[in-house]
Amino acid sequence: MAGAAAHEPMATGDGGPHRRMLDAVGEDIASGRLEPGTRLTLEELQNEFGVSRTVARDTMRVLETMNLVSSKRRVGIVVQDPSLWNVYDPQLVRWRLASPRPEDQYASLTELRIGVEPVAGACAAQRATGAQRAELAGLAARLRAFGEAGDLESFLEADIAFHRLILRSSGNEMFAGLDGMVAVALTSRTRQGLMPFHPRSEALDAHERAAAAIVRGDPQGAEDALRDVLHEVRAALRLA
Amino acid sequence: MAGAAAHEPMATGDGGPHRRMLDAVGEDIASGRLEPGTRLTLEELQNEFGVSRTVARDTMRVLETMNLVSSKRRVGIVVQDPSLWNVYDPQLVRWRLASPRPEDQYASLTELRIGVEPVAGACAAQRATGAQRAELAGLAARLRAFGEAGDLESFLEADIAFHRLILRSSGNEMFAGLDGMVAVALTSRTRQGLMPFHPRSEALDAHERAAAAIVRGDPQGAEDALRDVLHEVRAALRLA
DNA sequence: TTCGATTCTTAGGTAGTATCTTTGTTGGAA
DNA sequence: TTCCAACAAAGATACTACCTAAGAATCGAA
Repeated sequence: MAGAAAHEPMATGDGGPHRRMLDAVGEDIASGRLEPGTRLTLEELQNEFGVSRTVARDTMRVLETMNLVSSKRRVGIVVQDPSLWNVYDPQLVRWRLASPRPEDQYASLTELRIGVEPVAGACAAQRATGAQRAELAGLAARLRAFGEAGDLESFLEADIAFHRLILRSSGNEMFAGLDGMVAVALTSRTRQGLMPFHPRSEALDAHERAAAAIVRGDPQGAEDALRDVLHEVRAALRLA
Repeated sequence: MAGAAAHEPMATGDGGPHRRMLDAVGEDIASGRLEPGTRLTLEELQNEFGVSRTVARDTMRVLETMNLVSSKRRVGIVVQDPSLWNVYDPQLVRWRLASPRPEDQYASLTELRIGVEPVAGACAAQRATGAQRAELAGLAARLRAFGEAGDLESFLEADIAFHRLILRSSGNEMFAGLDGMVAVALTSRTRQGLMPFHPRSEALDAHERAAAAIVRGDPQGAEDALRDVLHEVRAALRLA
């Protein structure tokens, strides 16, 4: 890092100095530019970012709760091994997707979806409210419309809403807690052109079957249909 | 001023005042004793816990990164709605399991395992190292031995090691990141007597089939066997 | 009644200092 | 030479005091 000059002198415009520093250090660690074992000191940090000791300290405290660093007396602040990171922190996911190798994060996220979404769908089939079921059916229809029209942007938006709604309707807050990550996964897939569009009609069919199964309260049907949806995704991933 | 009546007067013995305060407030929020929308102020907190403003501040900053609270100027620190919480933070999981209703957390965690572990097993069948495969086979054997001998404590220990190893061998850091939570789920199941012991022989068989499938590199076999393992768990959960 | 300016509360941020713990070093004894 | 103890230094932890800025509430004028 190129010293104090590298980071603008704070200008509380974009979320405050705190946020700026957090993102800078977080990205450096997440991307591997700061290797595990690297030692930082508060003093370096406050000089480099031109912030006070207090700010430096509680920025590090935040990174410490994500297990990105561990801070011990006398030794300083040391960057932790990636295996210890709290990889479900949405902020860390964002940093990793902003790194030079977002593919790893994207692949992990997709495998996670393969596991989680079918089960979440089965739960949703049993627990979703009437309103949620109705909305889901509507989203499936919109997906087909946008997909066949080749309107990528709107398709993405509806796709995110569709998957997010399933997770939230599952009545399991740990599934629901993944919705933000699924959104970034879908977004990055489209943005990076990993999506082989038009969407294949098999994918549209599978989405519709999933929605129908949830609407009629059929857990097994929902699970199977969502497994099909995700297998499409997995297949697309393999090609890339 | 040395601490209000509610919380002991600090005694820097058990991990520092910081940790003590964090756990106290964290548990209060996680358990619902502090309802969403409740407003706290730094001044209250520093009085109640007998700490300085600095400590109160960066404790709150930690809770803020977990999305348990949001802090705004002039208004204070408000407890967030549970739907916003970062439910994958191990610390939050611990707080929730320490609350008066750990069942909810336990149920969510089990559903998550049902989704994740079979897929993780399939990945492990493709990616595990030789050493990992060997260790897994050994663990399956020990599981049977301890299970048939009725040695609950050793069984639990081996069971945790078994599931943890699968997650870590999957080569997916998001699966691996769940290992701590799986450990607490298994532990709390045994500790709370939710486990109908002796373990059923179907469960032991399924563990062995899973290990064998991973050893011989059979993803589908591993996935199916682990699904059986988890269905046992789900069934046991239903009874409770 | 509504809209805008004022005020006031409370978090955000800075500065400086004291304390405590770990670690590396040095010196003396076996 | 080796080993242990005392000591020095580094650096995180914690506290105090003070200033800034941003929302919310209130009050006044149109």
